[in-house]
Amino acid sequence: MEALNRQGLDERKRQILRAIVDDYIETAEPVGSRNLVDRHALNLSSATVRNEMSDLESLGYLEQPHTSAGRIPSDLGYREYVDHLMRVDELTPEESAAIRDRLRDSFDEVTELLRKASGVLASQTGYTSLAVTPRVRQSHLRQLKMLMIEPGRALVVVVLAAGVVKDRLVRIPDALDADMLARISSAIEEGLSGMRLEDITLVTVATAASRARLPETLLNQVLYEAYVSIKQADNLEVYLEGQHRMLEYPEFRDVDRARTYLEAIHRDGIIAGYLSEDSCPERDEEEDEADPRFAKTVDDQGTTAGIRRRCPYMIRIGQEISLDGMRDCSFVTTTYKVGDRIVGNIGVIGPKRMEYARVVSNIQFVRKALNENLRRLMVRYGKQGTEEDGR
Amino acid sequence: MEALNRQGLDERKRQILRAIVDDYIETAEPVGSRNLVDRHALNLSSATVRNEMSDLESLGYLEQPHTSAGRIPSDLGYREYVDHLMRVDELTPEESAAIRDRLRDSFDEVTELLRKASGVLASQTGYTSLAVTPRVRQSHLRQLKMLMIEPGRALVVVVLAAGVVKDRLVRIPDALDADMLARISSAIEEGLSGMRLEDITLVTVATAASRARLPETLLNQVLYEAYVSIKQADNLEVYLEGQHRMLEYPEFRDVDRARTYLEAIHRDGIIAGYLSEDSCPERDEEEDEADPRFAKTVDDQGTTAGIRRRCPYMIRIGQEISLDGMRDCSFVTTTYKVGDRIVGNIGVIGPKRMEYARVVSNIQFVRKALNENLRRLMVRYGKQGTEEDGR
DNA sequence: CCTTAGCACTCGAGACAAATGAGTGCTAAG
DNA sequence: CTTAGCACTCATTTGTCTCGAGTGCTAAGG
Repeated sequence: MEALNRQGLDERKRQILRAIVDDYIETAEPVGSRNLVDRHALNLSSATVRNEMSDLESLGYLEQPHTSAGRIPSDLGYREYVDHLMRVDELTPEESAAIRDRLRDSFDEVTELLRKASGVLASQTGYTSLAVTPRVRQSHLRQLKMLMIEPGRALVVVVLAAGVVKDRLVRIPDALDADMLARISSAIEEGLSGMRLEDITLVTVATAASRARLPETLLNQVLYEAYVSIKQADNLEVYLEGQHRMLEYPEFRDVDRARTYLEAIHRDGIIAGYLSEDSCPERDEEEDEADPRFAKTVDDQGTTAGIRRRCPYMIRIGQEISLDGMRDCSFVTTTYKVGDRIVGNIGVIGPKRMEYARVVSNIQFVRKALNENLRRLMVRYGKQGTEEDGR
Repeated sequence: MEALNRQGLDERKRQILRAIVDDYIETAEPVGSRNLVDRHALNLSSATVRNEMSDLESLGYLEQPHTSAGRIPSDLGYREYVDHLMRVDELTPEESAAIRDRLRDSFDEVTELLRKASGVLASQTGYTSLAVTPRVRQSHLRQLKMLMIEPGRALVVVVLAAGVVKDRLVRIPDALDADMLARISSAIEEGLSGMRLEDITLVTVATAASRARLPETLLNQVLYEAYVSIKQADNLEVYLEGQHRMLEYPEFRDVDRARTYLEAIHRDGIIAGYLSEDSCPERDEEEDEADPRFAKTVDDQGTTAGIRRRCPYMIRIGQEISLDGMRDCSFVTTTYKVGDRIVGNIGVIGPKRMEYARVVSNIQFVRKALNENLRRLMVRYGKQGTEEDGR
């Protein structure tokens, strides 16, 4: 009983654990043995289930809020559940059609598409969703234009491989006219085009700019602003949707908890940083995308056989999230691709007791739809983007 | 007693009402007669105060949650308080310096400045704050540039009088090259430059574009996108800050109320629309700005004299806000100016029981600092902006 | 006539105890 | 190994009681 057999639980324990997590996700109440046998057609007595539950508890999968209450899943229990037990169904045709519809709309901007994707996820799942703009550090600079707005002010437009565009208003010396500005920007562009963003330094920009053959006094401020604009292209933005939905769930009946959660979510840039630091599965997309559908739903028997599927999403549960104030939450995240090496994250934040299966199926579908749309954007308008981007 | 004398309350009633609102703002507890005389040095017995309170109640300024509880201010009571009773102090030099500091930072963009202003307001007051991007409908188009990003995609940059810049990625026909695009955009710019945004229609754009002398098939999509971009320049954005702070106040201990509030705040565009539809004081800014300080704090005697000061801020209390879910809140809003006729709003949302005086002094100062900064932006870089903008 | 002391009354909040019931662990029999 | 049975635990609910802040009213006093 204390054996903690690493190779996993026997079938009955698995069944019971699944049933418990399912119930708890649904009711948010500690689940007791009697109720469990009633609700699920387990051919067992409550006493037997009690014994099994006791085992599961000493194995670390369950917890008891107090004696004489039912059990609730521990983080480990959820982990087992999402890794091996839950049943992920495909979306119904109606659901997927609805999502496709909402995403298909007008958009020519990655950000617009991301906003929508986030909105879809939030309304589909009923939890908080987020989308992080792509990380472009590894991407190549394709264009850098500077547009005179009025004397002393210019718009710097940074175009990256894969058609990502960022811009920024900057101050420039008053003495600079449109022509000089154009000379500078094309000098910089020529010098830097094709370089990775992360390899561009103030020095490289300065070197490039010097070809413009203009007095340093004029040049310096401009090239500095250009440099900053390039660097800022990699600033991450987060689109949050449906934050207030969390307040509907009983775990947030406590206002303090709700506040902690909201504060955590808004703590500047923390979430973006956290999500981007370990961006889950690297090289399975091809296969994932090739599949007509993500047909890797786990079925009852399948799981027993112990097949280890690589999953295109990542789930972090409770303690696994090392952010203050999010210890009662879970993240389900995945990546999307713009072009070849530019990736970003989308995800759902919910209570630990979230409906993982539904979230996973939705997020996988949104990921797919998003990638499709982004690819379409590329193929139509950015062909040289993907080529140029060193494979 | 039932006389409801329109001309206002006698001095003692005013004093008592002020004391009650002050106390209630501080404690969030219904205030009783005895406590009131204790806390404020009223030279009255509690019985007298009780009588006065009873009067104030029948006049509609106070409410009783239930018999045997103290009184709380009604919406009318708050109204009287903010209009005639509260004492607005100037900020301490330290506070104003701190605000100036936080706003002075780097910025060349209106939006950046607005974000910061909103952040300052939130952290200074402890409530939720918001900033709405300026309404530019009445503003004049100064430039319209189209920048080729890659075949089939372009960036449309719209520059308005007063140096407001908006841009947008659009699709264009693949066949269009950079040169043609430049011709189109300069044709449109020439044709529309100087027009008010609100006067620009698809027809005027088309007429302007036709001067480019390019085949219609190429032209049409581009001019349509140009048109949309121009129209979208007037889309309002809202920057919210400190939403979660509201959850600290006892009126939002109830999660449902908190949720309603959060939902209301995020309901798309509602707040922006609401704020912008009646943008308070129109023509007193000159004077306000001229004053060394907003020295119009209401002092005890002054108010009795019934001077009607025009106030550069607007307060909406409870029921006066016609937005679902905001009935327990108050808005304190004001306008800022970019150039001559471009205005936007900033404001604070708090519980009805908010510290109006502190909020007002902060918001006035932020407004002033914001206007200064924006003016500086204008004067330095956008001189022709204010000239061109028809006075 | 206004103010104030006094008093009876109201009513929510908090404390406490008892009842309820869902759930457990253990044991002994099948 | 399973299961019926039983004693036990403990959070939650319900009811009762008290406490106290607050009110309105009345009658006496300046």
